[in-house]
Amino acid sequence: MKELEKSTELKILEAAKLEFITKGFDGARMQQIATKAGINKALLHYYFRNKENLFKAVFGNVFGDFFPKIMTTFQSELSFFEKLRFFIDGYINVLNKNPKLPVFILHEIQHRPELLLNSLKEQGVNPKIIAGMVEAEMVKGSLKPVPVAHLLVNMLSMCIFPVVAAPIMREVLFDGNEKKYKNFLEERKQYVYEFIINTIKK
Amino acid sequence: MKELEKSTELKILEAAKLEFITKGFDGARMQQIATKAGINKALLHYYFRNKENLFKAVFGNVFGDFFPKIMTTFQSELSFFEKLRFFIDGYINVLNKNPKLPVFILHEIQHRPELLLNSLKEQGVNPKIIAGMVEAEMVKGSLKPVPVAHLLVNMLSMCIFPVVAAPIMREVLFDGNEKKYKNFLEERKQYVYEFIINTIKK
DNA sequence: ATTAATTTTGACCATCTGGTTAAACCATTT
DNA sequence: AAATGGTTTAACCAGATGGTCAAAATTAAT
Repeated sequence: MKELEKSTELKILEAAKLEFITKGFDGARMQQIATKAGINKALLHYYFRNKENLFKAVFGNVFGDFFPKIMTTFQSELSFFEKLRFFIDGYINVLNKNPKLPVFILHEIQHRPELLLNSLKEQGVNPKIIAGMVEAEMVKGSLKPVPVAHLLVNMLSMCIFPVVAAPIMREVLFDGNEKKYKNFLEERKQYVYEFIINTIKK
Repeated sequence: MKELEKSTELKILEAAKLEFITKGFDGARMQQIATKAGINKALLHYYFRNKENLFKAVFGNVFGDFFPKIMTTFQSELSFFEKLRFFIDGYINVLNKNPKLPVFILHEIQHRPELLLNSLKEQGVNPKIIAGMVEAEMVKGSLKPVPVAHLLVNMLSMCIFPVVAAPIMREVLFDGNEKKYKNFLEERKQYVYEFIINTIKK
């Protein structure tokens, strides 16, 4: 019975995730979520009191994917440059598998800033660990000293933006050819890495 | 009379722009637009048949601001590096003045791809001019040869993303301190420039 | 000044949407 | 087998929302 319970709740969450991410909070329809989940609409309200609650549940679930868990990679025993490579590679992969997620997050945060603070607390997002590590390398002398905040932002920008703006790029740069775009994303794993390296390699 | 006519239409468009950009298509309310414009709701439908029409008018108006007109700067007589500086500086300024615009554009495009193709036709967006120019400099030998598409995307990424993700950065990087964030954006004009230069300077 | 055309309004409508309720269903316990 | 407690459903509701319409107001033409 608890199996079934969980299964229903999960079905709802999955359906809701799909609906919310593709349509946004305002565009999402409770009926549609119910239908996708294969249940009655009233059952949604039985599990999650209202739309707001359901949304928050979904948002909380997916927020973590935006700021990468891959950060744990950074605590491994690899060399700094290997870590960098792993990070870029993995992050572009994750984003590419959930291409609509970033815009969803950014859009909802822009309209309801309160979502952010809660989600940040729940996730243990702390760029300071990484920042500290990079700075350490610089002090050690193995990297050129550059402003770390900008370095990190540049790295994230170059990974995230091409996914966020995918529809535009596909069209403007590659005449709507999906394969060319995907190929471009693959190439990026290498070039973003080189780009960063260029800036910090002594 | 034509003065007044235009004035009403403009009042509507301004109000609609504000409403659509802050709330998105689905979140925007016709009544709210009418109120903001200081007119009757029925008058909206008199000027623009329906919500869809009004939206398209607004979207068409603002789309151009996302891909910079500043590109014209690139056709000036400045040196390549000066052009680069001008572009980055100007673009970050524009985005900073309309911080909600990029997410609005990206969100709507993601949900209604057909918007994109129309808007692209209306605007004369052609990165190929710039790409060609950069390539020319490389052939000439004044720049290191790097993949131009990636270079341009990197440049745009580093300018746009920090604005798009402003709420998150302000919080995560600067503990919600607006001044620090603004200052960061100012610094970027310099650092993004240096980052790019690092990659292409021989 | 009268007519004609355009612009603006208040009242109204059909539909959609989130949410509720009371009853039915079902598994477990007694 | 009867009672219990959680789960699911069909039917329904109130409010919001995009959109319409006929009449009023304003401007332009004769």
